[in-house]
Amino acid sequence: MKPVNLKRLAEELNLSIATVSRALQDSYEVSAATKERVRALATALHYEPNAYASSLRRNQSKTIGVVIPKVTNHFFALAINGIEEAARQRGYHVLIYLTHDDYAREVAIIQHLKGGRVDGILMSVASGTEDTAHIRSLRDANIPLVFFDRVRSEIATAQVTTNDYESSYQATEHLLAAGCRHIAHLLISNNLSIGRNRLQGYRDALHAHGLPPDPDLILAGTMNNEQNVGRLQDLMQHRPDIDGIFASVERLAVSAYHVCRQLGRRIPEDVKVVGFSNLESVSLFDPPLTTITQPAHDIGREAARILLQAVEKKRAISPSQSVVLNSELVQRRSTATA
Amino acid sequence: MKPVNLKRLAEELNLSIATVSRALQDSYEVSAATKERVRALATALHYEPNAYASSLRRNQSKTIGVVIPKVTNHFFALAINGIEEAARQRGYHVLIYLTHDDYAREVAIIQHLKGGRVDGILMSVASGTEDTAHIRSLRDANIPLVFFDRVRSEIATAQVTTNDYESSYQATEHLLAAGCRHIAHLLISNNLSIGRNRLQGYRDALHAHGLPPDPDLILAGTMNNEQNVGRLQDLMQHRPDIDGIFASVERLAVSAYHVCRQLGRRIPEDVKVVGFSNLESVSLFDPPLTTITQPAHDIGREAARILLQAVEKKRAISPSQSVVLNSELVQRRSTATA
DNA sequence: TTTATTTACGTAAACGTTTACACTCAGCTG
DNA sequence: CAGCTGAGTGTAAACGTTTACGTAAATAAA
Repeated sequence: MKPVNLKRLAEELNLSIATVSRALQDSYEVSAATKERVRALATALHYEPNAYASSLRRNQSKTIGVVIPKVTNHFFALAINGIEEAARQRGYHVLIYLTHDDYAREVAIIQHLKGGRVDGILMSVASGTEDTAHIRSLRDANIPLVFFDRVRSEIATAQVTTNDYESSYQATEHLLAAGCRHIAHLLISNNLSIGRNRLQGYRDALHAHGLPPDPDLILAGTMNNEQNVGRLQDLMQHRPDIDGIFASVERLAVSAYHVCRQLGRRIPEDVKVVGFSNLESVSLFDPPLTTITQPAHDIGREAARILLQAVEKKRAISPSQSVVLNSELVQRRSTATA
Repeated sequence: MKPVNLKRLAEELNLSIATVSRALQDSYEVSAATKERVRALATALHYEPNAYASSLRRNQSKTIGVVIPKVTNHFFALAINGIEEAARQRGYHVLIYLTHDDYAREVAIIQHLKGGRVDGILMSVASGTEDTAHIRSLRDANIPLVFFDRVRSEIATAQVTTNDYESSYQATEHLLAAGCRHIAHLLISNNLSIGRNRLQGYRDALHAHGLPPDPDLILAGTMNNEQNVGRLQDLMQHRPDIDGIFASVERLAVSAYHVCRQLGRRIPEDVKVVGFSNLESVSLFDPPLTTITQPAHDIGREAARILLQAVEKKRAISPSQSVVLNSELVQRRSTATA
């Protein structure tokens, strides 16, 4: 079967390729009658333009790349939803790349994307990333970038984040108000700004209420989940005075539940727990988990919106376009007072 | 700044574009010395080949498309993980498209993909899809396709599924053994083969144990979750004799929990619940949910493996390459006997 | 009428690769 | 020494679009 491309259409209609191309783009240079003829045949033959030829010629791919640590984190799944929604509305495609929080993978992915495969990149940085030269190099390649959630502020571009500091402050105060005095903080990673912001909110809230900081109560998570559980177990056993846990990321909140169960610590009677999470089913937990819930869908949509605007207007992205959205503290039984 | 492409490299090295291209592909026609010179400059200038030019010329994009209903379903998130893993290993890229279970969107996406943007497609059919002409048309466009999980057997291609019938039969028997006699079945959709298979496993298990089928106990879910909850509420109120619920999809299991709570029906004392689910945190539910857990990651990896093999060997995919993986029934307290 | 403008279309170059084919020059063979 | 071989490189066409430019005919302005 002969391929159906512009040449084929042109031959069958006795027109030039140029006219057919213009007709399909609804160019004013083509008469209405010709446009009609072309469109009729195009749909009849199920013509679909070759995306690669078009991309090559126009030097734009109508595709954005999304680089995230993992897709099994519900936050990122929701964010992708928002991204895909915004992208589809403008006729853009979405390429997904997973770093698995691994620095080397992130570098390889970014390098690859510099081949012009995408018009822009949305990125949430891997927790294993320390050096950011690979990200900076995107600027030379002229590929616009917008960070979301896990950002690196030393890169001058827009970022879409949540009010991590404030919500951590608020969550910590919530634990304090519930009577907690020895609150452990489970940190996602030292490399990530969201981790640092959340830690700072926790610290400042303690300080504001006259509680001294206790470095032993701060546990930095790793990529290895079993290791996290083990360390948390050690901590809880050595420090029976712990009466509150603030997990700065969903996975660690779940680990906290498991550890409390194993050690026979009752939630919320013995220990109150609050954690960042986007899982809808936390309300079914035993007991329902008090969460800080980020507007994940909106974050994705907003980040995509900023990126696509820049891509289409061919305008550079400045840090001033950054957006901060508010998370919500949802109180459930895991922090209830007797 | 001048673009760094083959032409640029060729000029700086006083070679022809052809030689540079061949050198970078490690062609035997190029002397070792030249290869070395070319490679050195390429890395020095951070040369990255233009993916679109290459795709256009070779007529292959090193990209596969993944078309799924949603990414917020944990099953699909895990499957994407498996797909991305298999794809990356072979140097392929992954485009994600979400149908949101909407037929029209699915048609538009498939039509778009026929433009040659992808070398192959992995697909889980939308529950809203009845007619499959758009899927069949992929064959004419010569784009290989592999189904996973939500398949349409009338399309002659490979499919990766789980033993839905057997695990449903087993889950139903598990409820029967726990003493249930009036088991409701929450169905995902009448359009999907997985729904039908799961329903059939439920029916046959009942029949094998001498229980008559009761159509009133079969509730077909819709895309509207609130509606599902409402209907389930009605059902549970009209039929206080219901002592078991078998949810054929995660979302409906969660809804069942909510409804039982609202109506004050205790799990597992009054009603026992089992559901398909890939959520790891079901063990934290109140009570922990007995699940049929699908090997989602393996499903994705296997489907991608079959597809990529066909793409690389330029070989058609036959239904005989289909794979059936086994799900696992994980017993937890939601089906415990007193 | 001549000249300018507009309308509708065609010609051909370009995007960056890949690759069939041609070519040159050593080093051989007979 | 003519003819051949093969290693290494170059020339140019091709992939399917888009688009700057050219052009012919029709219309409007002079």
